[in-house]
Amino acid sequence: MPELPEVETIRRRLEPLLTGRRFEQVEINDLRLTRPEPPEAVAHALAGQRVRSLDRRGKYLIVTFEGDPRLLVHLRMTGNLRRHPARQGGPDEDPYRRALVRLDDGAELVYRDVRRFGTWCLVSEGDLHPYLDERLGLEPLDRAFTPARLAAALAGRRTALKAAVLDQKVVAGIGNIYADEGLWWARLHPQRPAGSLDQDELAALRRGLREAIRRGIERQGATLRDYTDPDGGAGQMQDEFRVYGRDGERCLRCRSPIEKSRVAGRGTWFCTRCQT
DNA sequence: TTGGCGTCCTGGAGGC
DNA sequence: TGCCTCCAGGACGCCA
Repeated sequence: MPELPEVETIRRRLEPLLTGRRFEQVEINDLRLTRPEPPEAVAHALAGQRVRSLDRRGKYLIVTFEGDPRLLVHLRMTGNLRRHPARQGGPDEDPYRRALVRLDDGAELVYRDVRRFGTWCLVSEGDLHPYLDERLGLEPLDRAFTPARLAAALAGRRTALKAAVLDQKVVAGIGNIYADEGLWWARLHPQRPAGSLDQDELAALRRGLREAIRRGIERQGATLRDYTDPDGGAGQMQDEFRVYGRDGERCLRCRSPIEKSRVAGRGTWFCTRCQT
């Protein structure tokens, strides 16, 4: 499940490989990928474009070209981007390949997505920031992500804290794994009403989320099933989990049992003692 | 306005 | 062995 650390890892790997390269040919094989735009229209708009930069906002990858529009890629559950050197021919048998970009250096950028939740969206330069700002809150590693801004985003909310943390308008890029990990670092229970945190707890939540995200980026993401980096390598974060997926094991901080429950429709792991 | 739930989507695990 | 059911979860739409 690509969250901020996984998307950032992909961005860092692909940026030097894509910057300055031209999209020679674009094939899109999945009608869902570009909805509501037809795949042919998106492929046509991308063909011939030269990449100026590759950025990230939340879980979106943003491909900026020398011309309009920009390409927003969201990997959702199982989307993945791999770069392959020039092939020597022969058919690609991967049934989950949803799109393919041939670059002007002969390499291929392959988009693979088993569950087909991922999206490719074209946005003009002028519409980019309104589009993203409508959907996303602050970046957790941004300086502007302060306890005061977090307090404002959570004020009056009675929903479970974890549900609020998963809300991309509260903080961008957090998914199920880093929500659980961040709440563990913050020593906060996932079922706490989101608007009930005092100043110290808000500061702890900010620190906890940043800690979880920083560790995720340092370890190049978590590979549970589908995620790999653009070279096909696995992330290491799954070896560092404090709570996610560890039900029945002991908390690494207080030795109490880790429990699993369901919050906001998501599997949720937490320490029964030190998260309050 | 807020929050809960269903939907999309497919592979894998587990039960019978 | 084969079939069926459930689970995983990001974003969005719908409804109360």
